[in-house]
Amino acid sequence: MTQQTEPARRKPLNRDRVLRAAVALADRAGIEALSMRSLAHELDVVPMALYKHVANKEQLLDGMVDVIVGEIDPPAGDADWKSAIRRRILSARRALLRHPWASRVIESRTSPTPGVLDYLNSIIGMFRAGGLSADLTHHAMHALGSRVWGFTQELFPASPGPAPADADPQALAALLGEMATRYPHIIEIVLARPHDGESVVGQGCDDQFEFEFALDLLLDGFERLHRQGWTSAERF
Amino acid sequence: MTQQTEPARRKPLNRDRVLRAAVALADRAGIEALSMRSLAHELDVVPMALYKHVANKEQLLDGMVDVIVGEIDPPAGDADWKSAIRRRILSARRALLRHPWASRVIESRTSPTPGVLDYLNSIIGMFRAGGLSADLTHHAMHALGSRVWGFTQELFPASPGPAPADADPQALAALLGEMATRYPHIIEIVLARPHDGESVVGQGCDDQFEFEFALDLLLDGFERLHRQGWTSAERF
DNA sequence: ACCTGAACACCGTTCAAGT
DNA sequence: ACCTGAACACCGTTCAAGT
Repeated sequence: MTQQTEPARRKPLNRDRVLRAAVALADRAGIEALSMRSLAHELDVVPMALYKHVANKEQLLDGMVDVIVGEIDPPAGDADWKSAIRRRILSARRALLRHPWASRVIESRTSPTPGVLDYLNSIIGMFRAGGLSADLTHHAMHALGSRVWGFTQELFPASPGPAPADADPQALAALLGEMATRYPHIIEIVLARPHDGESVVGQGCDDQFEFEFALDLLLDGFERLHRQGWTSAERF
Repeated sequence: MTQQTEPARRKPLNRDRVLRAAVALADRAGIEALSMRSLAHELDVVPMALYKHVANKEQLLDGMVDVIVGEIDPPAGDADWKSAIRRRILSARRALLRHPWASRVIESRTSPTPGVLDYLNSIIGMFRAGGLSADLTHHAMHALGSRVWGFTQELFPASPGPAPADADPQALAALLGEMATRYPHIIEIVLARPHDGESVVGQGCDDQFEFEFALDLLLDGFERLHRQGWTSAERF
């Protein structure tokens, strides 16, 4: 406890400060700008100093995931399991959206951290508390996949066109015309957005709507199977 | 046509040969072993020679994705849209499973290649031919997400334990005991596999079953909404 | 005993020198 | 005009030398 004999050059580094700085750096400069060297520079230490607190870069990324998972709200006291799980997953989604790099880092992890296991254990417990069998819950978790984290792989990351920032409206219209002849079905459904039908190009989809659409479709499906007393012994 | 004046030191390099060699190298040595340098070494050329055929490494990876997408079977002549789409997606899954690195590379692409657009256009066309509205098809494609490629992000990549290759059975049992007290719900559903209930640790799940479970749940959901005349103007 | 600068073994890509 | 070796600006991590 009386350890202030050390000359206080810098704030003493610890694992938590390293992880928080890494999250902040990734938030600000992007995950591709996060390197052991750039993080060390950020913390005003020599790169090797980081290796006192994380074994290697993989463990640094693991720790960053746990920081984000810690931001997910605990379960609220909903009456039914479906809305409780729905609410929790949407909370995870908000946490993920605050850190645009997080979904890609979660995808890249090869073994789960304690924080990840705690979250998954808790979600599974919510299904079981709702009365779903361990069997059905097992398959439900697989079906949700990365959706338990509040994200899914987007097919069209930003825009369907090859040159999204191209400012020339005439070239853009020509491009759309080419696309329409070669990929008529894609163009049709991209434009099939009744709510904001004014713009020529669909300027991206309502990601939140799409996420909830698929989530509700799955949750409703689980509920239906549960009511039917489904087991994996028989295919439905 | 009379161009054999060139002394034939090596087979002439072209884009197709570069892409095929890259796919073969990734299949054999893993995607992390694929670098512009290692690929050049494989083809007995100097690294810079590759830049004649691909602009950079990103474009190389794009080309590799197109090679794999080209392996997906064309649509079979199924009577109903649901089984036609199901069959096609399961064909995509087989192509992906032949190249374990492919799903991660597809995830990492930032803009779609022509081959990718052709495939997506074709799947969308199958929904439309089945009578689904452009609106519902739009949301269906989002809900499928990366599942149109035949893969989904697995929550437990290999095994739930931190030391999968640990041979000591006593230590493994102790680890399982620790896990069971800390993550009781996870352990319960991991063990809830009626078909191969003999093994103590569930030795991984039946990925094919899980994939088809979720795929069918989604396709059945789309069919139900279609029959109800659902539109995104109203929430279901 | 502890800390850390230099070094190692890589990357993708640029560029100028050589033929 | 074409090809390519060396170089540049990075990585994550090791390791031995210095205090």
